[in-house]
Amino acid sequence: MMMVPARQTADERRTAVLAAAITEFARSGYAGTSTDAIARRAGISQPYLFRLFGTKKDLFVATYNLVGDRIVHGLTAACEAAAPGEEQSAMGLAYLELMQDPELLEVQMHGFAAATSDEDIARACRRTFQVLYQLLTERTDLDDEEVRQFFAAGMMISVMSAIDLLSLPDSWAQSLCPDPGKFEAATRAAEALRQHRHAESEPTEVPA
Amino acid sequence: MMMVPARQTADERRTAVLAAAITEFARSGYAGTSTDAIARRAGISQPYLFRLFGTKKDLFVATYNLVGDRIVHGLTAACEAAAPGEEQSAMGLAYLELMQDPELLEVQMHGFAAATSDEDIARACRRTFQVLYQLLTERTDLDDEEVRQFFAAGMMISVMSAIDLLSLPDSWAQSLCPDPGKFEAATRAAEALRQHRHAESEPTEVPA
DNA sequence: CAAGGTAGTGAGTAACCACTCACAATGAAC
DNA sequence: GTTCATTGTGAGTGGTTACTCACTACCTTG
Repeated sequence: MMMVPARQTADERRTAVLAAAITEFARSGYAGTSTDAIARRAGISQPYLFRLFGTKKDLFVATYNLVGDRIVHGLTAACEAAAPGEEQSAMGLAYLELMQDPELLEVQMHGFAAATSDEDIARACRRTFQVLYQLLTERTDLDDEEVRQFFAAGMMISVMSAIDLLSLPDSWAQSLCPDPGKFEAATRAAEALRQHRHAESEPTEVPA
Repeated sequence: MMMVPARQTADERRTAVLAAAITEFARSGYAGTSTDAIARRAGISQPYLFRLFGTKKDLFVATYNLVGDRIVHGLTAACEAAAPGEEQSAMGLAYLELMQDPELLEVQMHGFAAATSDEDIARACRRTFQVLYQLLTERTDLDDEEVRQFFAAGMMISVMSAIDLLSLPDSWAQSLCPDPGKFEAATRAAEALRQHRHAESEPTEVPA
């Protein structure tokens, strides 16, 4: 009597693959990640992955868009829950909350990097930027300069997380990190990041 | 009588290889660039490239550090040439000047991305950050918040350049770009970037 | 001109990559 | 219980990659 893994619908598999893809792409980027690694983590064969997503690039764009949508959704929800006039700080906090999962930041960053050599990926990145811009300008009364600073701060946090500056004890690194009080969440994110990096986390084996 | 290419010293070759590496790594990133492409662009054989640099990673780190040093040097020079009290704006302008060469930004960005999967590369990125931080705090009287904003603006310009937002005509993209007057240089940089991307520039062939 | 170090390469190698094809297992409908 | 669409895979394929080794061409020094 062989234990046979349950069949799932293609859509269920697709979301499982996307979850695996976020992890793998976050770690190694677009060019540096093999479709085989993603398929293994998702628990399916590599040919099936190609049947579900067509191309490595298509899969990457889908992954990137999913991440972008998650960020947009998080900010939107925070905005709607906020008291009038508090939208901006609510969204800032929501962004920090989202950063508890460093994979989101890393996928975004790898999207930016891959955009220099692939116009399709660049388009996807621009789309997310545009949606975020609309969200910010329609829901808050930030002026252009403030919107720019919001984005700039986001980029900077992403980069600092990527190069592991947030958890560096050196004083210069500390003073580059935004207000310790306000960004205490950021350092928690950094801690999560370090664990997740040193964990050498293998895809969870399904017992045979 | 065969025309034989002139012999050069290993150091001359190394600088030629680094120039080629900047171009190739800027275009395709760390994992996405083949050592073969760099060797061809530099006009040497691929085995010799490995003799000169040992490892692809060593070559990338050397390339990244060269880019970082160029940025640091440009800012330092601008700072020393500036009238007292004008150091900050001089350095801002110098940064914009440096951005006329979009390859510098792109290599930096690819370094950040590669840092998520390689601690050696992350270390190199941190080093550049530290040197820039020292430069800013020792030569200007910017407070922490202003230093942060300087860095954040730099990151944002890098990302916007990578995803080709600077030259997008849409109004939302325009208003994300910093002050048109002050950053006219940035749009020039964007123009250069687009040309350099669509140029499909091949390595310059040496006639046989 | 002999010796020895330095510059430089042709021809691999083993691993890995994105992607394909032919085919099997499964479950629902009739 | 046969049909049929859907889920799923084993076994490749052709191409690329980082890196190596054995070797040659050249220059300088005595």
